[in-house]
Amino acid sequence: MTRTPTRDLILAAAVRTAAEKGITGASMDEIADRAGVAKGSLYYNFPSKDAIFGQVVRDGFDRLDIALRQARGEAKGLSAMRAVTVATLEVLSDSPDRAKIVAAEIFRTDRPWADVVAPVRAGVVVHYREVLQEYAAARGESTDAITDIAGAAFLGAIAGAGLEWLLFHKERPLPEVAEQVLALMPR
Amino acid sequence: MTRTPTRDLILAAAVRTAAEKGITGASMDEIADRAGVAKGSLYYNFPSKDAIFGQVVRDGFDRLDIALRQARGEAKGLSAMRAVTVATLEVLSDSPDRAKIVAAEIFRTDRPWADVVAPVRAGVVVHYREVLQEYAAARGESTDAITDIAGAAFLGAIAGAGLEWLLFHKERPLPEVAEQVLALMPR
DNA sequence: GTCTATACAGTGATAGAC
DNA sequence: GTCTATCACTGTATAGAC
Repeated sequence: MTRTPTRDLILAAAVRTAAEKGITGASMDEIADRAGVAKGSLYYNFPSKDAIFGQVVRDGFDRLDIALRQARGEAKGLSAMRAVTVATLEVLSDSPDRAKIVAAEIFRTDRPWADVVAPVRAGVVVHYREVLQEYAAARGESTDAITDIAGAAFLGAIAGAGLEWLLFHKERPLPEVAEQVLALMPR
Repeated sequence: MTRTPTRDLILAAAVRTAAEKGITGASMDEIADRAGVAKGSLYYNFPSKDAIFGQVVRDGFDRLDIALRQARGEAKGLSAMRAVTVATLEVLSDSPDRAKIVAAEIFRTDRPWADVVAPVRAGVVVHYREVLQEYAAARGESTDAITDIAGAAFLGAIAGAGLEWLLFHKERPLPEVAEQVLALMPR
């Protein structure tokens, strides 16, 4: 029987609530209720609502970044494309609620935490771009034409497939979803 | 000098405001201000805030659906893949604000208008899936393996690239962005 | 058809007891 | 460290004058 720190209870409740109602729609009252603590405890553990969700979004990108680094370290070429796709889908399915929040927030530029999140987001896109470039190079093709936009397209393809999977076709196994994404890729 | 109906002024102001602050963050006060009308006029033209944004989101999918039907009518095979990609990017760049709203709302299942939007969303995904299937068939490959998840991946790829483009690399021409997406596709 | 004024519920945040 | 009680404020929506 491990005791979960209040801070983590709050973050988990915030994720669950915002997945349903969006960040602005998630009230501190409801987060406190779901966490099983009083609202005052929210403000003891975090300075503000923005601080809570800044942490949630940053955690999401951090988890993805760590998973991508590990996947890229273990494979190259086409295997790296597959490894990166699988790793991303695993992060999504580990926490679909968090994924929904990040997906909804990723293109908002006016958030208090936007300045902190933007570089992390850009760093994640670079992983996908570099994997695409390495694969193109391995096939003897030019890498010049592959920009961050292609990286964002790769990430978008995985996210689109992953969320469609988790929300509407949850019975499918993960490898099958990965194949649907990779079927789009050049070979 | 054409007179814009108040209803359209309100919808346009709602789109602009929600693109910055999200739907929940867009207040009726600010929408009225930006539309240049009184708050009471909002409630004369629409029964509620939800009704306004239900209309905004539905309009977004309708525009995309119309553009996709036209694009598919004019081209087949690889040309259809390109036509659909370009058409989607055109819809995005015609109204990036609306695109940001729809992108943020597309995976929310608790909205008042979710029941209306879900089938429209699914209908749009079918277009992408069918184009992928037709292209596979034209190359003599099996279409059985291509499901809605692949369709969602295609849409996700275009949306990811398109939003990266419009938000961070707006100087690039549209055809170049389309090529970045199509470079991911089998050939 | 659009305005002003207002009702009233819900919001993020704070203070102080335990 | 967590609680209860309460604050000032903003939100959606309504009523009625023009």
